Amino acid sequence: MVRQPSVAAQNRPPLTRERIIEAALRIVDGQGLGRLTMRRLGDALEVEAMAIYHHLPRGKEELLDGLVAHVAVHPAQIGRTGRAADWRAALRGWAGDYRARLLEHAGVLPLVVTRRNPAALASTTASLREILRLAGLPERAAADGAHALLGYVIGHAALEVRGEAAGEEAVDWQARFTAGLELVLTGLAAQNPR
Amino acid sequence: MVRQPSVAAQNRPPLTRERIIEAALRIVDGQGLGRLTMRRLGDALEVEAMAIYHHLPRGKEELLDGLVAHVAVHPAQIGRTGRAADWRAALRGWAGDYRARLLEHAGVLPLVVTRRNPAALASTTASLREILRLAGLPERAAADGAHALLGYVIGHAALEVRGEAAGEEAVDWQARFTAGLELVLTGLAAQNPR
DNA sequence: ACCTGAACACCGTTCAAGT
DNA sequence: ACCTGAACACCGTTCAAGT
Repeated sequence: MVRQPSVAAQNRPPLTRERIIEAALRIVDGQGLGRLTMRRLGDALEVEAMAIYHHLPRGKEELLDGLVAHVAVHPAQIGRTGRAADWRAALRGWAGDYRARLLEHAGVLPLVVTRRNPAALASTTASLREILRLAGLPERAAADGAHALLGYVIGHAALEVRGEAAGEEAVDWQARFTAGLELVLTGLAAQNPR
Repeated sequence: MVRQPSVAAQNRPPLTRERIIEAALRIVDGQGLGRLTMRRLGDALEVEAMAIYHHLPRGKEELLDGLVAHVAVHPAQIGRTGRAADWRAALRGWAGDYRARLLEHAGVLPLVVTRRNPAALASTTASLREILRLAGLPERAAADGAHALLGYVIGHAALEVRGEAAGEEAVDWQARFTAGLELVLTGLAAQNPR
């Protein structure tokens, strides 16, 4: 497959950090994380692999960090209703969206779980904590609860992707996810003084 | 570093599947998953990398499956007390052990989350379901609850490894883990007819 | 500034060969 | 049966060179 460098270079959009990360996500979603290589990514962008390093100086590490940020940064909408009393509805909405996002990009789940990109989940966690605080939970309980929620959603998504069902027949994962979420919400409500 | 093949071959223990996986786990725990290569693993076992394939015909895939099984297979002790009423204590004990195991071998967490080795978590999930069933929960609630527990523990362990704390000062992860677990247990108790 | 081409030090895996 | 050595088709990344 031969490309004419000078001519083709005019016809394609300029290489940007964003275009690179989107193309990488497309490869991961379609072929799996194991097939994401700098050379293949270059092919997808109609560019030599080495051109990528000009936009992501830290190379593949920075690329993977970008994928995690693109998928895992998704704060809960605090003021969607404006009423703190709707905290359960807000959390249900966020959890459903977050789960869908993780399942849609299941290939990056192992990266979300790894140490990379420590700041990626921070904004999400902070938004959950704030919702619980506004709902009336003490500071400490709100912080603990935010992690319980995020941990549950990520962990359950991981089990879903694996199709881990311990010899059960057909499993309604959506219903199972919701049932587990309600367990956590029930526990949180029991801590709520209001 | 030169070895005398015939002599050294006599002095070292025979290569077995188990010895290979234990050596691999040592590398992952000490240096990280990224540094686990067949060649380095061979070095650690004082053997050429290619010798490993004789014991693990599916190669590195089989090696990683073995690591997951070694870490993630840890069923809850159902009959530790013999009394179903102690279901909460049994689950607390299991969760604490499982968390410790995952944190001890944090390098394999991304593998646990990946699709590999679908049977690895089955026995663990089944034991949790059985405890909840014996505690008096309906079949469906027991199955959902087992996944909620496993999902929470795995997800929270992943957050702990990342040290994900959204700009908080010092975090007592052990206490936070326990607090989140109690949320789930409270939710489960609310479903219990007894 | 942005991209290329060649090169380097690694990978996992095969395969024929040794004992 | 168990292990080795050489070889193959890949990797990520560097670096000097082009435009």
